[in-house]
Amino acid sequence: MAINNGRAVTMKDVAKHVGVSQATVSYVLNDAAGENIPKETQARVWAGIRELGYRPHIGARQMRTQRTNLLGFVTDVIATTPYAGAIIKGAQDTARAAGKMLLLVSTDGIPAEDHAAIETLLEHRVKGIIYATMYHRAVALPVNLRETKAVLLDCFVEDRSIPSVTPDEFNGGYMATEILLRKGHRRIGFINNDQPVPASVGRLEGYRRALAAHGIAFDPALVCIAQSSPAGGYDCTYDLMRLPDRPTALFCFNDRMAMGAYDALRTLNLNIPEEVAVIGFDNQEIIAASLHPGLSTMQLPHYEMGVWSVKYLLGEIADADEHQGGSPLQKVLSCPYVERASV
Amino acid sequence: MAINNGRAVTMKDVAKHVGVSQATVSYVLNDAAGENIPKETQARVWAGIRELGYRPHIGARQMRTQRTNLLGFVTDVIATTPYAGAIIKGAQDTARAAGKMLLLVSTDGIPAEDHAAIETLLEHRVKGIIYATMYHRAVALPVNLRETKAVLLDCFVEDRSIPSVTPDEFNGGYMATEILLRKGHRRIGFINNDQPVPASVGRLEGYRRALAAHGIAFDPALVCIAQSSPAGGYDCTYDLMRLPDRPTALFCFNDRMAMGAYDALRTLNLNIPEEVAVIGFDNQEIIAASLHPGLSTMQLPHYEMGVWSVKYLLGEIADADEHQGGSPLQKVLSCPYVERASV
DNA sequence: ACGATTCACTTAATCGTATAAATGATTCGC
DNA sequence: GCGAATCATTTATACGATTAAGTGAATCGT
Repeated sequence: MAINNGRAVTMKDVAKHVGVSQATVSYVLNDAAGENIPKETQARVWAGIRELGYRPHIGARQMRTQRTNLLGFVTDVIATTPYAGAIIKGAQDTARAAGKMLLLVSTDGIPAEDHAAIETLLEHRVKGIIYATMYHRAVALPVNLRETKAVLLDCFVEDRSIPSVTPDEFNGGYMATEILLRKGHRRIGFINNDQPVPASVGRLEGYRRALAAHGIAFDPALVCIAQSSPAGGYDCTYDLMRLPDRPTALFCFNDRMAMGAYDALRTLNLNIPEEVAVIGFDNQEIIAASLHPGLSTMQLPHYEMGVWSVKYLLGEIADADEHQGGSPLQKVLSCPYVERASV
Repeated sequence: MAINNGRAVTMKDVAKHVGVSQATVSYVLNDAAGENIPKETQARVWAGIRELGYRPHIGARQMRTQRTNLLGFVTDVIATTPYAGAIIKGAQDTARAAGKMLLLVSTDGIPAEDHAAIETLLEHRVKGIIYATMYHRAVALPVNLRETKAVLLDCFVEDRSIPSVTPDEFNGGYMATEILLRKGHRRIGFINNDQPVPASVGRLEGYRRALAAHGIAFDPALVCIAQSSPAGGYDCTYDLMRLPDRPTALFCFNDRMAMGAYDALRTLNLNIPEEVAVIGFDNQEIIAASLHPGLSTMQLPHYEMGVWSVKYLLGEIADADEHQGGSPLQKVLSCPYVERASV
């Protein structure tokens, strides 16, 4: 900031320089509704502001007005996944559009760190806190999170006592399966994650319901579960393809498993999508767009969850719409289909 | 925060509750060196603090002390790359260890947004600003960045008038080549990016010098340049492998190109690493660890750059060490080798 | 022409904290 | 036993802004 012999320029400096009171400067700066400052005085003040290089002191303003433009963002998400970026971007863009700033803390998911991080944010008197996790799951709530407006992102508490925003796993699974069904596939393999997380449970349920809706019996032999990695996808694909009546399409829990599926199919000399269609989940650009042929996949609404969570904290979400009796809003965002060339 | 009929609890509330003056509470809280408050009074005050659920108001403190614990982090990096995470994590961890907080803004690299973002940070009286880009390059400096302590991360200004921290591209290229040379390879292909960025220029130079150091003549035919993508890597590999005296090892500009190289080598039925060794650059986990065999690669020091930049802003870097006459410190961090199975 | 408005400001209080200076009560030195 | 030093604490101010309330001069209505 512009410096006046060592100190930052304040309103008082501007006032003295222009020859008005400090209050007048404030009124001009805030375009004082109610007060009427003649254009000429306004111009003089603005000139002074420019000449001295005055810049408002947001901290002082916040102290006086007792409101803050800070939002806290706590996450265990940052390091490990490429998803973090989209979430933060969504939150950041939305915050900035509303003149708010994001105060970021990452905690590696250690409860003591969570608590300390939230404590720090509370000491900063943030307007609200977004608590984000790196994959969709239930969390144990840091107790002090209740002391301010909070929203859980990509996670939830079992008792639903705090609002949350998460991906619609069920619908994602349903849609993915439906897309394959619409292409005429009747035997669709589902390569699922072996962890009992909302994503695997929800997507499986979506898969079953979609089959049912098309009058196809659920065949447990077509569901393979493995570690959520390229290796797991490889193994499952290999197994499924050796079935007497092998599937003509694969729905993979995520793009990493789909990556393994690609490997296996190539080894087995099966063409994608002619002989076997593949659909993934997550839309991890770096994988999905790099594979040959491009992987069609369901996209997780990371950016949208970031947007939604900030809007919620800023009170821009009309609670009434979706509020289901009593407990706070548990918003679910759908996973759009990203078409490439694999189905 | 704990609320006292609508307002947050202040020191004054605690003071009244305990029956001392507000100053005493402050002295106890700050463990007043110099002032001697008897243990018993201290205990009473602490009890009051706990009972009322008092929490310091950092904004007020900062206003009084004229110092802030906020660091600004401006970046165009967030959305598009998975690197952002590591950088932010490094910065965040270091900041938190020093009791500082990160104020995050992303700008999509639009100059007007950059300027506005920095302006906002200055209004928050941040201690300093980190300006990060998503890939190593020269930037046009937002003018207002000069008004506070600033450090450029993964970028620099041509005139070197602002301190910066960037990866050591030259050394990375040198080391990668050296590793292949040490394994006995004499004909090493270099698949380079077609953009004239510091990474491609620096790594090529490292490649040449390493060859020279081992007495091997530089053969332009072994350098293929293409778009930095799996497709580019595929094409280059295909071409290089049809050379009369084909290379026995490939140094790829990055892991995405290496991904394409894997594809091409598989198509050509050439085994990695037996028939052709491959070394990448960037250590993009999601690619490098997923390929078969695992891709050996040079890691970009994203986390370390995040750490370094915060330490620098906090004045924890001994300038003298590396300062080369006159211009601000331009720190270069080396790219360690991550060994997997491809060389 | 004179009280009431309106205009164009200024004065002063306040937000929550840190800290220098002041203060009244003990204790100390001799 | 008396001034000085120490102890334990309080009083008061400042940080940089917002904003309610006050003020003197000009303008208005009748």
